[in-house]
Amino acid sequence: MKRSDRIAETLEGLIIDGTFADGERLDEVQLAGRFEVSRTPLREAFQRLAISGLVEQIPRRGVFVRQPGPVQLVEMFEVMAELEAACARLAAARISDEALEEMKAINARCLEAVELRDTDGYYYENERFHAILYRQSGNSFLQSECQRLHRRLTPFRRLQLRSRGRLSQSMAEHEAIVAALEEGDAQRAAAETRLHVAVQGEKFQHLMSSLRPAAE
Amino acid sequence: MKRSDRIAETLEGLIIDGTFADGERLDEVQLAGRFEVSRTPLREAFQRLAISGLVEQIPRRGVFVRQPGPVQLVEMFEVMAELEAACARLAAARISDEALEEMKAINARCLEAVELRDTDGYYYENERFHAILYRQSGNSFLQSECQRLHRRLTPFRRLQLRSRGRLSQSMAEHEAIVAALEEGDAQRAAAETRLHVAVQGEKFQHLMSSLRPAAE
DNA sequence: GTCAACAATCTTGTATACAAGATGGGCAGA
DNA sequence: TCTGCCCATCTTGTATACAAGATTGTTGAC
Repeated sequence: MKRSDRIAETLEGLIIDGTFADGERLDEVQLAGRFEVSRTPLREAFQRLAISGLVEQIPRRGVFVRQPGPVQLVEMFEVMAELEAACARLAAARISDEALEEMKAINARCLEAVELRDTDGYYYENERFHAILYRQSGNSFLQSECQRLHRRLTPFRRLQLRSRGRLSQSMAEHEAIVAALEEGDAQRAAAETRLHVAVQGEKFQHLMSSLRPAAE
Repeated sequence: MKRSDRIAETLEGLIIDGTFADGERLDEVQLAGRFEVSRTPLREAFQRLAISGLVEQIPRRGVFVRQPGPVQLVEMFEVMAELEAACARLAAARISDEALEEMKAINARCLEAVELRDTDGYYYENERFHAILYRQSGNSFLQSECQRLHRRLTPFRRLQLRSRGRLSQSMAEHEAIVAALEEGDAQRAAAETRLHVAVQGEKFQHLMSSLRPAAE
């Protein structure tokens, strides 16, 4: 149970970054050749991908890449918003001073990135911000569920950051979250966080509809 | 991809209902014989169980049943509470009159069950109540995530219902949820739902600690 | 007597062989 | 020429054979 793990991760990356197009069929024997293994470990990897929802296995037909459609993406962002809001709610009571300081430090670096128009730098700090939020929920199950969905939404979140004025807006939202956490105001921390993530979904949705107008 | 599906479901049931004890090793060849298949479909089933977290695969050692420990259970109930609260929040704006009526009807039947001390009957109606709540979130992704976790917590929820006076208390909580939904009060619907599920976790936790005092 | 090392055996992980279902093309009939 | 049926081929699903690592029991030495 080692080789199939690596293969699953690799394939997951290739699907997430769009190397495999939506609807494309993944050929067992071809990929087996590419990875220099037999079909067995590949099939194991396929199963994992199918459970994560990255591919669909149609019996006796094969596995096909399934990128989430616009509707499903909106739904996933909605759930992400609620999960992160839950993290914030719990973190408001549980967060350590140390983590709070770290979040502030991250926000400071984010501000620099905004001024430098450094989208990649901002992205990196943003990732850390959210990772800390998950962790400070004090609920490791919630943390891992958040990480799972977060990872799944990676490419779409990244896109959304490119939206005009989004960087500074995102920053402001981060600061509001930290402020609420510092005051221990669970209600507000949750609300601010929910808004922060929901906005991402909306921005993304807007971007999508402007990119492909009236697609199907 | 059919036989392994059925096997995975069967094994999942056997693990959830406690036929396989925590820590028990699942023998590939033995189970293959029992199901009258080769090791291949069994291994596929094992993988699925491993991803759902019901078993742990230790490389070159085998698969072992992993029942969640008390800490993890509390965490899972906490997440369940937040997910269901999210359903309620969304449902408050999206629920149909029809579904609302159905929830009221279920509560009426629940009341009967409470009076008859019919725990099983109550359990069944309770399941439907929550299923409708998930559905009425209007978010199919959220719905499936809720169903997944709900299913995982099944045996522990069931246990908790046996707690003294829990039935009528649960009923009252259901009514509060429906009332908030009817008014379209998202905030309150979420809060009531969160409480309702969180109480389940607490009741369960209490039950556990009374059953095995100072276990390890 | 106890501990350590080695070997035999068992179990998992991987490859390959085999079976069965699905698809597509070709052929025949209308 | 078009349509429908059948056969060939391809791909998946399953079984089995093979390889490699882990465990355990036995034997020998201290």
